[in-house]
Amino acid sequence: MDIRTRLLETAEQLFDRHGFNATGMDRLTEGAGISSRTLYKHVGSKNGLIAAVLNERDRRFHRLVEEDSIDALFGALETWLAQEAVRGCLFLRAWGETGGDVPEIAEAMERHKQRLRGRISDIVVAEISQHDDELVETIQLLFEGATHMAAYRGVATVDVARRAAQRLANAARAS
Amino acid sequence: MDIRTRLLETAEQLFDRHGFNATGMDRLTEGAGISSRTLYKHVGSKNGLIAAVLNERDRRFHRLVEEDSIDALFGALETWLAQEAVRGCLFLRAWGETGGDVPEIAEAMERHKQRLRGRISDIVVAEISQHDDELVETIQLLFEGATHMAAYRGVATVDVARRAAQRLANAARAS
DNA sequence: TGCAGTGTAAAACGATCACTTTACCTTCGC
DNA sequence: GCGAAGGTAAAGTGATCGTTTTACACTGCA
Repeated sequence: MDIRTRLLETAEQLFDRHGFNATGMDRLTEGAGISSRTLYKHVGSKNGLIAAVLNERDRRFHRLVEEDSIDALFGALETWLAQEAVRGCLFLRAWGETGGDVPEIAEAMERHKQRLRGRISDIVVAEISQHDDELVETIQLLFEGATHMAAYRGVATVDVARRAAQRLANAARAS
Repeated sequence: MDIRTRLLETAEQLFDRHGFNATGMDRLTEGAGISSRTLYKHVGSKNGLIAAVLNERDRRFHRLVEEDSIDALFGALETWLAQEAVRGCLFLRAWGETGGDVPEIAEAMERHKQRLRGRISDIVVAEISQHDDELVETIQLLFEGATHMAAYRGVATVDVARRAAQRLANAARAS
């Protein structure tokens, strides 16, 4: 496997499990099986590594939600949560730990949330054949809520969010 | 003002603004205007301080939601977000930064979420005159979602969450 | 009068942080 | 067969971390 890929995958797991600040460079290099010199050649700095992890995660997430349906959206979240022991949104966590003061991290977070909203907007049009900003925002609320509630209540909460989204979409379709 | 109160208020602001790990003891003692010896006399350790901050915040939050109505719940969240520049749920943030490995912090988080759920459960009974676990969970999803979306989209998102909760409660009442 | 309690300032603790440096080894295209 | 590219291990950089210690000042109660 490619060194960079291995590094990003290891880092993502460690960051999620222990937090960003609490994960030292030693643990990262040891986990990825590379020297610290190589790590710095590839990502420049720890913040660079965090940003790279987030951007790769964003790409992976959107590859997971390709179909334009509410079911696909929450199905993706379920898969997402099952294969990674997420403790809330990793983008918001990185942003919070750095106080919003690291541009590359703040931008990665912002970009991810924008893309998420775009996706949901497409889904709403596909589901009810018209634009409805309130419905988009509500589904995003449910999605964001499920992401964080799953951290302390388990994946089952995603189903509740999905059903609520579908009920609201049905109501919007009827009107 | 009481030393302990001043310490907890300062710490809460600094933790929220910069994150827990990134806020050193120097900044805390300087911010509260006390010596490090006094700080350790009062809270024992940094983790003790974090736990104390969370528990005090929990008490303050529940004092804010005394009325049993959906409107009061989201109204409280709005007040909450307006007077503190929150970057997501401070309980989940503390829990995430410490990897869930610090018992006193994990317990503070768990207790807060349990109490929140209890409150919402009471609200549902007051609003639709019967128990409805699915509705409770959905309202919690909207609440949790609003807490985190407000971090990057502003307080306005709370209104959307409130309206969705009310619509779902109305539907549950009718059935 | 004296002493316990509570506070201060400031230095020191060892550990750990992100990051750099030095010196050496392998691999591969020309 | 040579040089550049890209890797390793390991020591060292200065700064900062959470925490403890030393030495001293003020207050209020017995």
